[in-house]
Amino acid sequence: MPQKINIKTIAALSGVSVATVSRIINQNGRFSAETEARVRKVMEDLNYHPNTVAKSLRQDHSMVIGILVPDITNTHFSRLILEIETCLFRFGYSTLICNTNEDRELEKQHMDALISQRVSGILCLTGNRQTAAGSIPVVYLDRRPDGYTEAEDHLVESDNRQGGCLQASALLDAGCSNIAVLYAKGVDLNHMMRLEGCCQTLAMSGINAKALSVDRVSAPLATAAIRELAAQDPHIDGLACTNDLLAVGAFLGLLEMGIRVPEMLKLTGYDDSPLANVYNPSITSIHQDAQAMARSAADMLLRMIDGESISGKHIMLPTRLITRGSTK
Amino acid sequence: MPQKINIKTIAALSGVSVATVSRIINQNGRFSAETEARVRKVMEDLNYHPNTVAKSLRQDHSMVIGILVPDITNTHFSRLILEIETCLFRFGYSTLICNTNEDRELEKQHMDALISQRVSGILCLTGNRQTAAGSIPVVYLDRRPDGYTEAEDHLVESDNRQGGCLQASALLDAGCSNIAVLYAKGVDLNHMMRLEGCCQTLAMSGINAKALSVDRVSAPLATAAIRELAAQDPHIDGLACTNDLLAVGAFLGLLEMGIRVPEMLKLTGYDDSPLANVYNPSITSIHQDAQAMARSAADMLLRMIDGESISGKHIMLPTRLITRGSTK
DNA sequence: TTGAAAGCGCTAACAG
DNA sequence: CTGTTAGCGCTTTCAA
Repeated sequence: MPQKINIKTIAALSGVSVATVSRIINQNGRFSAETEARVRKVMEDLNYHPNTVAKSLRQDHSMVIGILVPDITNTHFSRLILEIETCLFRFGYSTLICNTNEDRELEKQHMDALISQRVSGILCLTGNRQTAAGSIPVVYLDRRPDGYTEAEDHLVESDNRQGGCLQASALLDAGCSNIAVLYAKGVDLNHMMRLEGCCQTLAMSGINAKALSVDRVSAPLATAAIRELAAQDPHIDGLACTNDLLAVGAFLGLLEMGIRVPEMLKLTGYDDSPLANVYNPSITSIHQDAQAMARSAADMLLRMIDGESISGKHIMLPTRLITRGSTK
Repeated sequence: MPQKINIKTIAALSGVSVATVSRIINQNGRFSAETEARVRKVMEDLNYHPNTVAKSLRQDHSMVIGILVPDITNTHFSRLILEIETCLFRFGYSTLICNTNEDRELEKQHMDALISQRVSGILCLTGNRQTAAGSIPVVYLDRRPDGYTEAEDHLVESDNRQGGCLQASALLDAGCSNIAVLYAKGVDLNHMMRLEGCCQTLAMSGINAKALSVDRVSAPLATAAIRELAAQDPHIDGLACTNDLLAVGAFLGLLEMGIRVPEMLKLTGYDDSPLANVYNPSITSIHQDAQAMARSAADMLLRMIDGESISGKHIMLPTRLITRGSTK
């Protein structure tokens, strides 16, 4: 197209100075209504879009926030991100997405890029601390970073231990007494917390749960694990899984072995993912309030950006039991 | 923290001019190895991160691309986005994510924001054309924009019609002769193309398929639809669904009515989503090569940004049948 | 209520 | 091989 159209063009065509145009765009300073109308008309006619990169440079803040996330393909994360993005956009912020694929090196590269772009803040869902952030506000979300301290870090998470308790209670209430817990080992701390919460609650009822682990979050692995378990202990009547995908894998294994759910064994999952609602029977699961988590995190970050001092640096949100067919 | 650290600081501390520092950062121009080493050392020590917003302003291109997407929570989209983001990051581009929630007004706002940020290019997955883009390169992906023309628009899509054919063939090969197709109406064109392809192929075998529609992509709606269908036509022995979630809903309905899959009825889905692989029987589905789609689109966009003239503005990628238990 | 002008951090002529 | 310097488009004092 022909020529650059910028604030100077607008100013010239409206017969005012660039300062006035700037004031009108940002609605600060004073200007007469008629001036404003004239300038707006010109902007409209030329389809003018103020250059935010110049603005960012001048003001030294970019109205962009970066999100570091292991894998956007995971429903739990994408729910969080959807809500964050929606929430921030209302305040004029845009969202830069960075998939780290659980790879620290890649994560470092992304972090460097975010710093170079002078993002206003960073939301980190990876569970890895990245020192380099300098003075950019960081809120950790969903996963506790390594070396976390209450005093230094800003963290929003859901109460995984309590979620585990809920699973235990659900199984107990359904009359189970011979209970196993299937969890993913070495993936992220959240699974361990769920396991812990569940086992603790069971212990309080005098039940010594069998802990059963898989190395990755994978349905086939869960199926295999459950096969083995059933072979060596056929009296299991309750199974808590630290994740819906594991629950699904377990469910298929049980089906295959003729162990009927919920008649012979009660089953619970975790995450309340779409998966849980799509079986017959549907799977009782723990719902994390992704919306509340995302909003709290976005809100906290925004306040940090505004330079407020944050009193509650650590927010831990309760989970909810969604009772479905698998524990009826 | 104390003072701003910028290219001038680095220059001063290394005893060279800003121009030299700039040259070293961008690896153009010439400079001696020892100068480079000295400057790099200083940058390292100060943990310097070049300010890309200044660079963008100066060079008038931002190394950021924007993605407009209806809903990142949808697996099909998040797969696409993961791949796009990964691919673009290798070329130094960052990815701005914009969820439009199928809302044209919101989409317009996002588009305006993207223009203001002077993104280098836009990837649009919403199926809506947004005129305002000005001279920013746009590639449409996955959904054909309204008013699409081969001559003007850049589009990467998968061959939905061919995918529909594949579904039909799978059912025919499995010996079905009384076939219905369940599709979502008024959602996006892709569902209609799948329906069309499927029906055409069936027609060529002399089979007049029953088309069955739901108003939204929803498992419960699919369940309800299938109940009705089975009531009025109990001889159906094959069912193609234009989406895995619909297939899942249908499956549950069939189960409930005692219609066994695949013994009494063969079932196919579309998308090869995680859902398809998690039932017993697992569900035969159509796989769209999200990776290839994303790469083609990213590549095309990059070439447009580089000012190349694109010969193949329209890429249509074939789909693949994934045969599973539901058609055995 | 408005304008003039400095400067945000960087790149890219141009000059040496 | 290196330095000087004019802007990129905008905001924001300071003056009028």
